[in-house]
Amino acid sequence: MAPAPSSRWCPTPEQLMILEEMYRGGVKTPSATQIQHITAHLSLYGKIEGKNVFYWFQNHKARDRQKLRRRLSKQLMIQHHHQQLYPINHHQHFLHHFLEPPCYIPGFHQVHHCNSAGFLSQAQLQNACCPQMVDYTWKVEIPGMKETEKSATGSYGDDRVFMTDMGSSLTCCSGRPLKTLELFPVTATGLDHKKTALLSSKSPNVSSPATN
Amino acid sequence: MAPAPSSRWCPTPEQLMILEEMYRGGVKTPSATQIQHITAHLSLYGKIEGKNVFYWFQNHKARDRQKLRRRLSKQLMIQHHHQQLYPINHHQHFLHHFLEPPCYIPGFHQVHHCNSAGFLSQAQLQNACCPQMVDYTWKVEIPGMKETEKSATGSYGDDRVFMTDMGSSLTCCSGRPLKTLELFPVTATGLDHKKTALLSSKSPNVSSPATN
DNA sequence: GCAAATTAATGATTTATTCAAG
DNA sequence: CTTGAATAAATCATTAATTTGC
Repeated sequence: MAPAPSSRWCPTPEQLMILEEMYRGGVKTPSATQIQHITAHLSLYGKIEGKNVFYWFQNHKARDRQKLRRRLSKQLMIQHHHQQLYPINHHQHFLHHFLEPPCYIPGFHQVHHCNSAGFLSQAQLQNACCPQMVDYTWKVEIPGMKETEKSATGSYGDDRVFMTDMGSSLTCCSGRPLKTLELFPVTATGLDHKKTALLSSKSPNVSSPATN
Repeated sequence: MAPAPSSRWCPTPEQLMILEEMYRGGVKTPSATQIQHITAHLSLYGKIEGKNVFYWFQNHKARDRQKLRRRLSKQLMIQHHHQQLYPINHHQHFLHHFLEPPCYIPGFHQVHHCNSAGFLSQAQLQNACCPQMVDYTWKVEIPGMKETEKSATGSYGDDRVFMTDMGSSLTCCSGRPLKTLELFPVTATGLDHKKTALLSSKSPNVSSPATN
């Protein structure tokens, strides 16, 4: 019997360290090729898949932005408070776009982005640095064409290939030359993740149509 | 010489008709398996890939929601106007979540979601009906492990598999039994799309940090 | 009529948000 | 509470309609 294989990837300290190092080094949105190499490299330290790497960077970048927004928001609050005490004409209105949505309540999924002041967040920090060239590809791959059940055979379905190619200028924000990993032979890895979100907290408004 | 191969999928009338029929029939977020079948079926009427089908449903659903929001927004405006004339106590505050962001200007990409009234959109219409079970899978697949160039060989990189499985209750909003397609043998199809968006309208705020 | 110029649709990509495991 | 995973919203970019001046 399988020892309760964790339903999601759990990065080892080494893996995490390497990922963070790369992130600090300037890799924010690795290309598919880069992801391959990173995955191959990190798999030396524990089980890992391409999607884990992809998601990790995705999330890390997003949460960086979020933290930045939050910080700026706080900062602004202070300054605002300061300004209320010492009213000078407003000079940082552009910063409003960085603000945290004031009345967003995490966990209360029907109300968000609703503030009462009149200005809000959703900044466009994207492409602030490291403009990248992207390249997407899809392919369909059927192993045996006999899947009536969805029983974890692991390699049927529509495959989506992310290929975010960075240009040749990899020395963006940080001046670091951004050392690239060497090529690694990668063998296929497949896994399924199941979600049984039929009766869980999703769709909280089944019975009462007037909930939202 | 190639007849200027369109950089993006252009659905034939038949394909469009079938897709719309399925959508009306209740298919909003087809599973990977369904996408395979749909793709195979539609490829009888013209060139098509799985990603096209996936994107089509994604976009169609999103723009449906959008249209609904817009309609409700208009409606609300009228009612609001009405209420200003005949002030009754507020009963549809929940409808605020459906409102269109009042000061969103299409084409003016730096300002959005910014209204001056105090309430806004971004409704969670998902799972309002047809609660679905999802199932994601990734896999990495390297054909020959010799890709230093990204020259359109079409099947390397990280593959992401979307497998949105509908439960057994397919008779959701519309009472229609939602006839499913038969099984088709599907062979792999791959294609590359290139984007050269390095100097185009992206990153409009490189020089002036105070733009947003 | 017709082709350059605008605008509207919509295919494709990226980012923000939410869910939920640990 | 952190964070991996999943989904939807926003955005970008290209194609089709449509308009306009000739």
